[in-house]
Amino acid sequence: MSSRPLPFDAIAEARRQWESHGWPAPNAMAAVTSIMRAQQIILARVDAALRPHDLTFARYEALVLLYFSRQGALPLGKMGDRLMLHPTSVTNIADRLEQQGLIKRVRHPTDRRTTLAEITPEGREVVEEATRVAAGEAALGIGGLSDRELDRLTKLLRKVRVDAGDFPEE
Amino acid sequence: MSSRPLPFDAIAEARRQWESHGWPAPNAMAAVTSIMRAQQIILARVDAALRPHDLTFARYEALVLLYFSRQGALPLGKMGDRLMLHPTSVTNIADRLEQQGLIKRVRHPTDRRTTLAEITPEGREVVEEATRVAAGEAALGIGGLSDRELDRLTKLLRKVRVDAGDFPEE
DNA sequence: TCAGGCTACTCCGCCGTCCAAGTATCTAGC
DNA sequence: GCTAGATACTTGGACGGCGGAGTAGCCTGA
Repeated sequence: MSSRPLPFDAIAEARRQWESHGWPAPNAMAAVTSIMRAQQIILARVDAALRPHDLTFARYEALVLLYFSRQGALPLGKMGDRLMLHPTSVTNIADRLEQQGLIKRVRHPTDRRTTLAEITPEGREVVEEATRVAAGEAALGIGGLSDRELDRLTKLLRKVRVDAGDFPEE
Repeated sequence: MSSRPLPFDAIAEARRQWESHGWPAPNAMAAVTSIMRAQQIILARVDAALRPHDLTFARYEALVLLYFSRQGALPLGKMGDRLMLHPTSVTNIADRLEQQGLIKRVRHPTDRRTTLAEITPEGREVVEEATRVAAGEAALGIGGLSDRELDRLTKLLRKVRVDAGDFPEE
């Protein structure tokens, strides 16, 4: 990942500087930077755990979505909505997953504009195996937090998502 | 960003499915996914706010670091350590910032291996202006949280960073 | 003094993301 | 039924990030 750990908390230090310069919203700045860094850490860990299965987090997430879906298949557009991905990204991810034989593109029975992504039996196997390893061993990359803390974190971030208009409050 | 908001919380829904399949660590899974979404949301907002200044969050952060540094200059490697960036990314960011005239690459006085990035007067101006807009208006992209909540969030994520070995506990 | 290893940065290639534009298909209104 | 606009996906181009390999310069020890 990176070279050496720092002897101090770089974000706390930046917050101090920020405040002493009289810049606005130091708390928001620290929180934003923390989220960025946490995401980076977690993504790196999860991707590393998934690498033996030839998956990235994005592809794994897509695969899980299909795994959980009623028919094992979803329109690409719907996948994009669920995963909050740009249509282009969905196409890209579907390309790779199809290439790996983990999904199959299928014509929609009535609407010929839309293509369905359908998880293959091999795809199901891979999801189950990857989940055992990635989620089980690494606790999905989020080490030092208790269940209660994880919950608080999720709740706080839920507010951010609601505020961004991801989904309606309640 | 994306097409339409969902009528429900996709992460909560995924958590439910995850649990009902007996998969491990549903709380961790929900927290991880939440962090990913939140990062995506915030990055998009901040980048949008910075776009008029021709900056991305990564470049802005680098510029702020130099702004705050004692000499207004730092070795690229040190910047990577502080910002937790891959050396390649630092090179890339420095390239663009230099191209924009916001920093200048300078030879290190004694060690000819290392190059210093030095913020230019124009760079200082841009940072100040961008900060006023990005941090002031958008509260750096984190809308719906109070100062207390921001603080709790930062503290929780601090644990993640410590656990990842970013810096020593205390 | 000089050989070997370490450090600092850069180049190349891949991945995932976005934007803008293009094509095909559906649907609503006349 | 036909046209205009909406919808669904794909393509091409750009960017930021990472990993790995390469090069240049430093430094230690025999």
